Amino acid sequence: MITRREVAEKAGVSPATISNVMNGSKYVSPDLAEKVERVISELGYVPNRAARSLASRRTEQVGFIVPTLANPYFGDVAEGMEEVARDQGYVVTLITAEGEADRYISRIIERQMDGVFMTDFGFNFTGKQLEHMRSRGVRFVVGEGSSYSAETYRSVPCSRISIDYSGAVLRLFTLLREGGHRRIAFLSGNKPEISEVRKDEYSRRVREFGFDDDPALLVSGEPPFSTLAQDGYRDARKLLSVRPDTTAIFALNDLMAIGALRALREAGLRVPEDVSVIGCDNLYLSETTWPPLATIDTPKRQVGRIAMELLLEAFRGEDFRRVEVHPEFVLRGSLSRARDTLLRNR
Amino acid sequence: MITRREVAEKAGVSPATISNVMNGSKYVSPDLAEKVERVISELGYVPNRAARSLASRRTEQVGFIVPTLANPYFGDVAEGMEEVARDQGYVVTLITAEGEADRYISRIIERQMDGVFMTDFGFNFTGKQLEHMRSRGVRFVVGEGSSYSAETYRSVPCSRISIDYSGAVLRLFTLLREGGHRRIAFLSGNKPEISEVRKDEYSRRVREFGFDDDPALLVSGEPPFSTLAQDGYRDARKLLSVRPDTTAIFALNDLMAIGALRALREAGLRVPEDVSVIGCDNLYLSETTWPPLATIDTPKRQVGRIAMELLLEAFRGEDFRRVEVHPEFVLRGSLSRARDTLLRNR
DNA sequence: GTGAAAGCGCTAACAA
DNA sequence: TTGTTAGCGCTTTCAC
Repeated sequence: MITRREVAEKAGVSPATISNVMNGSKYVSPDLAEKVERVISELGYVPNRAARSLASRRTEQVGFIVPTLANPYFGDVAEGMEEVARDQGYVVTLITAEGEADRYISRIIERQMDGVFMTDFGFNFTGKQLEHMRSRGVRFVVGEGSSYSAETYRSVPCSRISIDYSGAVLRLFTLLREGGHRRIAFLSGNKPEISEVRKDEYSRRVREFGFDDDPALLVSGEPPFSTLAQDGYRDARKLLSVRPDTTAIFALNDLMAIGALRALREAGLRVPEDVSVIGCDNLYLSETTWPPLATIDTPKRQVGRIAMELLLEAFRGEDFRRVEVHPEFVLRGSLSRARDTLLRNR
Repeated sequence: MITRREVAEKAGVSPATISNVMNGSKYVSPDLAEKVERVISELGYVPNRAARSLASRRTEQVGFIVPTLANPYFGDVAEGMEEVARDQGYVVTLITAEGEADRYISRIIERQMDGVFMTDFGFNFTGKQLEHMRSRGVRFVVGEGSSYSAETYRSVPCSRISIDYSGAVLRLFTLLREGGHRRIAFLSGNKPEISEVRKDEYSRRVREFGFDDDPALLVSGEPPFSTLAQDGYRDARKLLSVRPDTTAIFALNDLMAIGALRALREAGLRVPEDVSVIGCDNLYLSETTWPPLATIDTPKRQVGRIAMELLLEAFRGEDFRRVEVHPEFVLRGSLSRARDTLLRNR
């Protein structure tokens, strides 16, 4: 293994100069710098990160805590993070939130991750756990949107990125009303007691628009509360068994909506003639279903990029802040007038 | 930050004993061990990985090189790796193969990753680059399947995991023949010159079964050669413009097949009555399309698990080896007799 | 069975 | 402007 010292010897300078050239931490005269650069590439010298981390107390490694990568949503977010991270020499390490929280918290601390981004899905740390990480120098960015993330925010200072669905949901409900819909169901996928922005927006607009507010229309998930296609399938069936007169189904996300499409098809119902279906996230898959899925265009890569930028800011010692993004509603063929054959294609 | 030394002082032993207890590297008397354990948990001591890595020359970090996470395929594989990795204290770091290969190779070396798993999609390193990594102690496992991976294997010793599609494709072709199909297209998504197992299996069986071997039926992708739904959509349209008489489309993967479904629908063709469609990978999404997609059940999580296990073996100094998995064909509604209205549901 | 001590390769404060 | 040096916290011989 080639070390800084060998480079220094060959270039006839001191090891410190090599560091200074590589990190730009101090001024080095152009000719020396050039000579050093040359020797570095001749020898193919690559600094050892473990040594650097040990000395500098920074690992330039961040964690991304996700419930699952089976939802391409998180893949897109991860890619957004990676995009920003790699330009700054950071790497993104995946942490799948499975098993004991203490287990992966230990890994975060052990690895001295500089920070973590946690979206607001399906995991909750105790204030003590968060404080444990924070005291070890881990910075947080949280995807704000559920009571989990609200809890997190109360426990420890962090930057937040939140997605404001109100405009998109308002647009959706306006279209639903114009289309003559009055009974709109929501598939939440989660525990009933969890407050979550998309569900809350739904409930709020149902009341505001005077739609049917039968609690049976707000369908919760089942343990272990994942929010994938099979969950949407299961919950749509559940819904149809209690309220077969539902005219529109709004799902927590596109995958659940895709599952609902299947359940409706199997029940012999046509979409959108009999029931309209609306998803959320605008996965590229939502364009390829039949009918194409009306949805909300969550800017996934952008969320990842912003999260990484907020982390970088925190590392530079800047103040925590809160960023809000405003996704738009995307009208496609799965949404039309209630009990009507008008089909708006895409 | 709590260090080993503080634990040692409080427990009244030497720092070395702490290490011995934690790593089980040497025998420590039960009572001492117990005392040490107690102090460790009292203090919430977590060892510093950077220091450990520096001293031991192992980071217990592996990289997973992927073209994109937009295909849930890779998410599933990554989860499989993670599942095995976390039990052994390893972490999996994502490396998206975008931009200059030298850039992410540097990151792999810099971070002293113990090993990397590279699937065989869409990236190719030079022998020199591979040797560079190998000489720095990076171990490889490659997903064997394309000329890229064959090249890799020639250049450097590594373990290989390969997916043998021959049985599944034979089954598919047998069904196609029984169904009266004679003109089967393949959407490869890749450069025409790349040899890739699934494409090769297709070509081989086309000849073997005496089907139409018009080269126009073997549709290549377009730069930058991704293999997502939009690529399947584009290439299916391309196909329909030159060979509208195709009776079955076999796509490189499920996402491309889903894109093809859309192109067919837009062209006014019914699936499977007019054209049958077959994917590959058995993403859970393939069950939720309409009609449900016939596909090949690639064991994604298992591939990830095996890859991680092969890496762990290599770290223990065991010999490299080659593992083969044999996915099965999954018959669903998108495949039926040629020009026939018989629809096998699922 | 337990401990002392010499690194691992780098950063950063200080000296020259 | 460049070099010297003292750690960073751990692993790992090698003595005791």
